[in-house]
Amino acid sequence: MAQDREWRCGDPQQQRKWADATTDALRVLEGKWKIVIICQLFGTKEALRFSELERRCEGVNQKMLIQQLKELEKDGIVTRTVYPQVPPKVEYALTEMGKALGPSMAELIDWAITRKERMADKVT
Amino acid sequence: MAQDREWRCGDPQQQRKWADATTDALRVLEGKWKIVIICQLFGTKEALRFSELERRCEGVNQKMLIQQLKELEKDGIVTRTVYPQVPPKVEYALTEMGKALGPSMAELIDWAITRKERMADKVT
DNA sequence: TGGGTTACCCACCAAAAGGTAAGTATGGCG
DNA sequence: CGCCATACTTACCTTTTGGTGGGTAACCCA
Repeated sequence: MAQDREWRCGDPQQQRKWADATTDALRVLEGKWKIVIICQLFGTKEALRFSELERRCEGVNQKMLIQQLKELEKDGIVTRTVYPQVPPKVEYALTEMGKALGPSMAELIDWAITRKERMADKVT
Repeated sequence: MAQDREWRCGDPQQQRKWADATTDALRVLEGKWKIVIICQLFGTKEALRFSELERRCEGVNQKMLIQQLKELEKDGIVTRTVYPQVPPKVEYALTEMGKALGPSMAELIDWAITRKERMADKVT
């Protein structure tokens, strides 16, 4: 279980390994639009078309959206399905690995929200 | 509970809120050295001196380390304690909020490791 | 023939992040 | 006096990331 991980262990190798793994995980999520994209895909059972994603990610431009989707695809988070028709139709959906991000994101969200509240308290 | 979060809900407002919270959380962790620093601090019960951190974060340079520590301090993740002596001594430690990152990081690490394994399988 | 649709690509630019190498301040010590 | 150690700061440069504005291919329809 993730909860049982012994953070306080003094083994520098273990620490380094964790740091590496986490850095690695974050690298996959970094990029201005990736979290937005992933949350949009989490929010719909269905796959989303490129144009649909473009509409839902307010403020994104095509180049960026394509770039981020490509990276997510390369990193095994989303799948890209091309329907050979005119005009073109391409759908994006979360892979199993993408869906497995759920618990991590949930924890992160909890932490972020708690943090926001505490920070607000201190300012007041 | 974080686990119970309903990812599949179709509410676009909720999705946007989650995306924002997660983006926010990631913003705090982004930066080439932050995870390394945090993992090092998790790995020791004690606070760490600047020079000690510098030694433990292989490849970091002073400027970057200071920069990242400053941001972590501003974001409420670490504390900075100055001992007024010569030569100077400054110690860094995790705040409560920093320690609260534990579960998120544990989940992320689990995901990252699982992912690495699966990716390796596919390549082989 | 020429416009419409969709999912891209490309050349180019601006801003942000990361990195190097040189300082600086302080006081103890020989 | 001059060197040491520690924790920084500063000027400057390179790399990465983000963004704009134009293509382009494909086929349908009028």
